[in-house]
Amino acid sequence: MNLTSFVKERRKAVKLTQPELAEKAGVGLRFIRELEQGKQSLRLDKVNQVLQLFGYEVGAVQNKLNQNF
Amino acid sequence: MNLTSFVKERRKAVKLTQPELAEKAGVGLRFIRELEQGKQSLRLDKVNQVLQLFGYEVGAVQNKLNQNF
DNA sequence: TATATTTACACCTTAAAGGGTATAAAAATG
DNA sequence: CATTTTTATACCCTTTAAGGTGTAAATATA
Repeated sequence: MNLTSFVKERRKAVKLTQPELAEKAGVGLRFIRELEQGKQSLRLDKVNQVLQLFGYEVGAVQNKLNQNF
Repeated sequence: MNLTSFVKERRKAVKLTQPELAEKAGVGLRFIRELEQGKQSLRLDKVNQVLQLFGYEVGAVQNKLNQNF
């Protein structure tokens, strides 16, 4: 589950629009859109502001792909 | 397991110095230091560059604390 | 379909992240 | 202990994320 689909699905599950989620999270509307569209270079603290609404936070999760160590 | 201790522990586990990890990950030395010191406003893509070395990536993880939905 | 709502894209400005370098402090090693 | 290695802090500069606003496209609803 990547961040993009996580936020999109959770937001719809609680029936919020992007502007409503933005306001509740205390971030800009543009940020929510970029987050749901998979922009890679977002700021960690802003992402956390959104995830916290759903009882989540950013963390390290395992990755199927190549492992250098 | 937060990102801060995750990176610090993994780095030491594979016996890399901060400059070495920075170079391998393709980020600046300053970034590694701020990451290991818990700076909240780092960029997601840079964090992922580091986590990928260990076979991890940034994702949403559950949070014991308050849940608004 | 028409209409309303929601989402996406573009422009500009501001604030700050990230990098490089230099220096200092701390930790490890002999 | 003295010396080396590693980590932390500070400065300046460049790049860019984030927000606001406006407009267009897409989606939902009547």
